[in-house]
Amino acid sequence: MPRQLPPKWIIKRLPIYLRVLDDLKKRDITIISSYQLSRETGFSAEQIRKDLAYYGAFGTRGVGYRTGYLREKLLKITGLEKVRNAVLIGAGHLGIAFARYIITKNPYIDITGIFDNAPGVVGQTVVGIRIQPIEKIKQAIKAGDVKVAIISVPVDAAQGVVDMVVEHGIEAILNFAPLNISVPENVFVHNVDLTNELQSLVYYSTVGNKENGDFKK
Amino acid sequence: MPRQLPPKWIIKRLPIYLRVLDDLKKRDITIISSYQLSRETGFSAEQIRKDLAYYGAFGTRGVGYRTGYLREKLLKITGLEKVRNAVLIGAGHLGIAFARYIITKNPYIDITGIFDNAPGVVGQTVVGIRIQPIEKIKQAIKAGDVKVAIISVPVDAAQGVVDMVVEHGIEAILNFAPLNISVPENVFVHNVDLTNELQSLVYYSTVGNKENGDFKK
DNA sequence: CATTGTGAACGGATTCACAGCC
DNA sequence: GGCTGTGAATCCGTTCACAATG
Repeated sequence: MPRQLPPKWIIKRLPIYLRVLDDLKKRDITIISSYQLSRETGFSAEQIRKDLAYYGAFGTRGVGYRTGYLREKLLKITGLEKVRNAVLIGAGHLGIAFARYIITKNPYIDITGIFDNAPGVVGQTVVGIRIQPIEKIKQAIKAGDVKVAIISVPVDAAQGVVDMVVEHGIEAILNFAPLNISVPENVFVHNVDLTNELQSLVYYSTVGNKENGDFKK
Repeated sequence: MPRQLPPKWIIKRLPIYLRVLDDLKKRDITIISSYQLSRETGFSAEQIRKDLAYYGAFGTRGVGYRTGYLREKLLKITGLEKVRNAVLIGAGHLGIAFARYIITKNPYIDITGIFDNAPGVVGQTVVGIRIQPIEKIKQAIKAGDVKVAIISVPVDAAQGVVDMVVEHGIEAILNFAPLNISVPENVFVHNVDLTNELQSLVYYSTVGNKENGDFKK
């Protein structure tokens, strides 16, 4: 169990372990060593052991980790034993594609509401979810006990939308709008800036960095 | 000028400085201090100064940074003075949305080819670009002097596609497929794992981390 | 005198090396 | 013997504090 402060970097890796374990489950593999996990994830074996050991001694010395047991532990740690609800605000191309992606590929998170204000968009249906006007968001958050919001509105609208959802009880935000949004202390924001990801790449391709520069390594 | 090894973390921030400078240019602001940049970006002023100073002394003590000059320097450092070409492989919903996003929002990168193998998809047009069969990719890379590829194909196809584009001279890859792809030493891979981003968020919302946990801070 | 540029201190994540255990 | 768990050592990015300077 986490003692005081949760170490940020581990948390970025936990869902990756979880995905590998889901895959191993399908392949009926019941035992895995940190070295094999290393190959699957690209993280070092030592790091994987440190990560897991932080939350408890889940492995067996000389043997490895039982995949089923480890998976259950990770589900509990990440808070994904129960499917979690999320709402998405901004049903542009990017927002809709993301919603579709999550709904079809992610068994742990359910997008229970999609919201937008554009008249042509409201009322349309994406993978079975009807796009609603933004005014409806308050009741959707309450009804679904939603703590997570995905923001994919244009830059100018982002801060306003964030203020609104925070007021209605959202605790964590995935933000696709390329700006530094401000939130209260207790709200967690993670920015995904797709333009930047691509521009950083150009640096590596032109400067021709000859080390292996993968951020994961 | 970079001496030996390029420090990874700076490079993730450079494009953000660039965007702010683009914005300042539109607003006809010609001088900016590290403290103002701090407000715009969310990074600390010291960190911004360190980042910029790594590449040279671009500012004026007691005054600040001339936005036009700094922007030019950053364009040169990031390799974005000239528009760079990129190809996208995998024209599913996510790939198409990303292509559209980059083409409409990003003045520095041009997506010059979109490739897929699905019969129903090939031949369609996205924002003026016709989707071509994957076999055509070799000549597209040569013709456009393309160094950057975006991979948005299903997991099972990803490694094969990566091997192919690397063989044709691609040096940097933005990978949306959720797996640890392997590449030669001199190729840079950056993984964008949208499922993980969302799952990490759930951890913060359920555990209720009360610190400010934004990765940017 | 406001602001940059930077060496030094700090902190936290990763790696090393090995003890502990099946 | 092989693999986990972990304290110690290391590495690296960030913050601090202040000297340099237009």
